[in-house]
Amino acid sequence: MSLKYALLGIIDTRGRPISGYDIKKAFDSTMQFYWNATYTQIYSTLSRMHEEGLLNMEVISQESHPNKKVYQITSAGRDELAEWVAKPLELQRIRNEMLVQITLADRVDSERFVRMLEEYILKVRETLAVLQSNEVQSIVERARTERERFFWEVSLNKGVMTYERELEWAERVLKTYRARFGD
Amino acid sequence: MSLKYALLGIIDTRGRPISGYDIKKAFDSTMQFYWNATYTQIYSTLSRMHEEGLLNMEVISQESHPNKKVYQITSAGRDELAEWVAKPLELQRIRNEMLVQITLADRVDSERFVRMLEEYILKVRETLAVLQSNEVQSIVERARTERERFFWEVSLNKGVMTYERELEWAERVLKTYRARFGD
DNA sequence: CTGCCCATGTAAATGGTTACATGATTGA
DNA sequence: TCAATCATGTAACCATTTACATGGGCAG
Repeated sequence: MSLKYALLGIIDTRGRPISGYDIKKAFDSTMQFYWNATYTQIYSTLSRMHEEGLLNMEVISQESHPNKKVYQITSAGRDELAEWVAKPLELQRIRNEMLVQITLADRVDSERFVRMLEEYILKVRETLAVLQSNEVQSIVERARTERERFFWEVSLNKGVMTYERELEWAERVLKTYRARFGD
Repeated sequence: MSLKYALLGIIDTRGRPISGYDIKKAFDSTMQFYWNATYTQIYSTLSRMHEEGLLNMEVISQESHPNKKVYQITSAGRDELAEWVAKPLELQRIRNEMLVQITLADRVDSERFVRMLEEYILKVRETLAVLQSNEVQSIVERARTERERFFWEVSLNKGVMTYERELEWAERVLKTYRARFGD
């Protein structure tokens, strides 16, 4: 479960106490292109990590809003994070539903297949637009050292790259399909 | 759950009755680069699909080996498969543990980080070698129509491409890291 | 006055992994 | 004689998604 470590990483990087709600937002704006999580998952993982002693928790009473719980990393948490980060990098096991569909696509008629691909291409383009926006790119500016900045840049760019390749690939498949099986 | 449809696809493509054990092998040799499943998952999914009426099942008694259950697709199964295959292609949600590690890699010392990347590069190379082997590439030869062959080729090549890009990327990161943060 | 933001959670279901069990056959 | 192959499964666990619940504040 690397959600645990992603959360530890965000909390540690922040430094100041942070609520689950704000962690989710930080999560979505930094790691959304290679990891994602729902509130349900984040809240329950945070309580478990608190029980395990990886996080300190404090309840902040608020009047015009619900109370909130803010978390900070403990030294045990920092140790566990450091240990995890230094583990060997494993190949991601792949799980691509779309490729299963394409493998079996002989069961779909031509017109429909072409439309499926076209719509897919639009979706990839939309995602790419978000990724290439200044807002996302400016995350990297908040790095505190040149080295940290390097790591952030590399991860973000990998996300962008992945979608760029996806787009090229889908466009090429569409073109080839049309050339070979008419339109 | 697209394991269900991957299995239906394999059983339907085969035509003849096939056991869970053999499905696993077919699975590993055709879709392993974009989907995977354990025996546990395959056996339990097959019984459920049988209950749902998507598969016919027959027990084959054998002497010198354990009995086996062989499955064939029903027309209800074929209908459900055709319906699923024609669904819109969705963007894969990404889940890349390695990128989480790299984002937080400022907590790792240089020597260790370089070694992690080097080992990662070796793993990617090994996987690529398997993918580019003749054995894998020859799967495509078993397609029965030109169009089916096109779909199989496209999916397989996407797998190969993904790992080729991964390799290039990792090598580039390593080179850049060395240039900027010494060795 | 509608809908989104703040903030946290429970419950249930689904999906997926890991460990364990069985036991004959076959090839190196 | 050792390991691999054949063949299927149960049990327990971990991870993830979806649906539901609460209720004030604030902007258009």
